[in-house]
Amino acid sequence: MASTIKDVSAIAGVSMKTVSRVLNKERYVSEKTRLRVERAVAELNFRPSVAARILAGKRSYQIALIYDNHSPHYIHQIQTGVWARCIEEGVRLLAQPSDAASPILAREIGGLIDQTQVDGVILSSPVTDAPGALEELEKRGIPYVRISPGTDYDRSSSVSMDDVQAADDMTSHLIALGHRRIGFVVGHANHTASDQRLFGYRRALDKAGLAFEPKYVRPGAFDFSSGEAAGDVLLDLAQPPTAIFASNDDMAAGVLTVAHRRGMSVPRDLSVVGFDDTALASQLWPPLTTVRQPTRDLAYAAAGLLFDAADEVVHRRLPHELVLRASTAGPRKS
Amino acid sequence: MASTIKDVSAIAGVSMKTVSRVLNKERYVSEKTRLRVERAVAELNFRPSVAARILAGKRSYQIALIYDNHSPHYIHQIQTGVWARCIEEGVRLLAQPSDAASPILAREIGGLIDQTQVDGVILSSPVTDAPGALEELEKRGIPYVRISPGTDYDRSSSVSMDDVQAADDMTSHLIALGHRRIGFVVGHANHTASDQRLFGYRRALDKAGLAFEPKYVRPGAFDFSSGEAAGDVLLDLAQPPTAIFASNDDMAAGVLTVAHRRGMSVPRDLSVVGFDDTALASQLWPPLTTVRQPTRDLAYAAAGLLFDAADEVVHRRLPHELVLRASTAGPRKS
DNA sequence: TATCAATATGACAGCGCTATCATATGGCGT
DNA sequence: ACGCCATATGATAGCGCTGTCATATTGATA
Repeated sequence: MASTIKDVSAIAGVSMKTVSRVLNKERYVSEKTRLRVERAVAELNFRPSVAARILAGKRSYQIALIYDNHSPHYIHQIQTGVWARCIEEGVRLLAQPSDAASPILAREIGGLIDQTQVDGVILSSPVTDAPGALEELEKRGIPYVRISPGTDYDRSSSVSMDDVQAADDMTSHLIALGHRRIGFVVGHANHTASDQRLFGYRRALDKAGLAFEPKYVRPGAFDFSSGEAAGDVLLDLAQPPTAIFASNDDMAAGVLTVAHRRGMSVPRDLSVVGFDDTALASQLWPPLTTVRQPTRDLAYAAAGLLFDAADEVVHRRLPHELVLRASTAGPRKS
Repeated sequence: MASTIKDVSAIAGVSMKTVSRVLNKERYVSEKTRLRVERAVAELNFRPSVAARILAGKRSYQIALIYDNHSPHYIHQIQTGVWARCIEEGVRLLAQPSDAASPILAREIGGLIDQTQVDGVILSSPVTDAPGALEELEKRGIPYVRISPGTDYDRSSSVSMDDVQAADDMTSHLIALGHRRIGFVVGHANHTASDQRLFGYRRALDKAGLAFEPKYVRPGAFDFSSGEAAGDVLLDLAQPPTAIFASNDDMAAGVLTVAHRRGMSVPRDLSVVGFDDTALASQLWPPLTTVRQPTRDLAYAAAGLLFDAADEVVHRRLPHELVLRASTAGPRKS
């Protein structure tokens, strides 16, 4: 059924090696032969066998994307971005869910590499910060790029956004609206972004000369129900916050639900903001003011770094954006 | 770095072929040798090269999942389900986004197969109903299983839920609550499930002796904004519906937003229901009454069919479930 | 014209496995 | 004792490519 290089070389009237040269865009092929070969390839609708290429050559034309994230939206955007860049490069993508906290993560990654011989790996947060994983990749000399790493910044190329500045911007925006008691729901403890967003929140308070009140900060885990729990605690305070900043949209949705359940009107009685600008943010009522995290673009850029600058360590930082919607307003005069 | 069968055979003191036999669980290997080989494999942490296996053998230990769906939640569940089954089988999964309406879909699938030699393919709706794709797979003799196919039911094995019955159940539930004017938002025209859900709605009306009113049915596209548009039209009617059934949760979210925007209270002034029970459904306010579609289980079962019953055509139908939440109530007395 | 590097092409081995076929061993019936 | 089949193992070829090295064929330079 499927044709081989041999078939192509027969039709084009050249050696197999020359066909191989054309396929790999190597130098030293004359224009004339290249055209002949390309015509033969098109005629047979020939596709080289990835397996044979891996076995014979050094490249596999495959990269792996390793992720462990419980937000389907986030994963989807990451996949889409990396995918788009891979298509351009003619490289296949192996998507690999995993568990960043698993003790066998390194072994799994090792197995993946042994089995598939991927040319490179893209790590998305929080796998970016699993020491075992990084060691395994380095031991094998596999190039890798990290998306939003939290630790060992200079250990590999990476793409990221400025979480600290984004949280600072959002907090400053709330302060500018007149809020003085601002609640904060922290993200999952595994993710370094959680710390950074918390730090940005504190920095903004500090710049504005507002005191940091630990009671206004609640832990969360990036999921809806932890947002609900945190919202309940914050709104039960004697002096409840007039605005709540959740470290992602899912948790903000939880806060919103708690407010509705208590018969509060958002944003009249309470302003709520999120982080990420997932699809969820605009599908809630009221639509959520949030930080647009350029997830898809980060993923696209990460794949680009992997292909372009295999050797040197490069960091690319992409801009974020405040998305102002209807969930925020000034505090009620009281 | 990575070890080979040769290394294993040297340690175990047997031939390469015997090691291969153990790896492939072939017959005619004595217990004793099998243990020796397994110990050597463990010692070297040996993983056979997928590439070499593909090249030499008939199997590739890889399957592909082809999808084209704009709901990240749905994709995520499909991926997770198929993935889980693949892990059990020790098979690698290639996830392949695609465009069901693209004229080059068949060529893309052909290319994928030529390049990667996948052992089988899982098609998720609506790629399930792309004639070119099915022909390509059959031409190449690649086994495939479809998830929720809409056409050519007996053409391949498949897993599905009963969309007609589910929509009937939900509509009957609304009627039982006392609703007589029930709006319906149809799904994307590409998906056969859209027709089936509409038919279930009509069948329930019919059984209850209620007339089918075309003006209460609006087209949609499975996304939030088409839900908003449909909701606006329905609520602008002189005799607006007292309940709206959207063919998926995203569109129900759109209807909910329109209702909020008009200052209506859900479910007091309007009941709203969705379909799928994605995470979104429980994160909205009020939480959405919906049909739980067992997406993850469908995907898991689909992979199972691919591995188990490669030859015969088997259909597996999984049960759905009405999830009653706070977005429904009886109509207001008027 | 001779010389050399840059360009262009091909012959052939071998990547790490599995398929095929050959061979060896043991137990059972006659 | 002999054949015969089920069981158990190995030797060898080759899957479809690419790497290496050898071999033209140019054009520029001395």
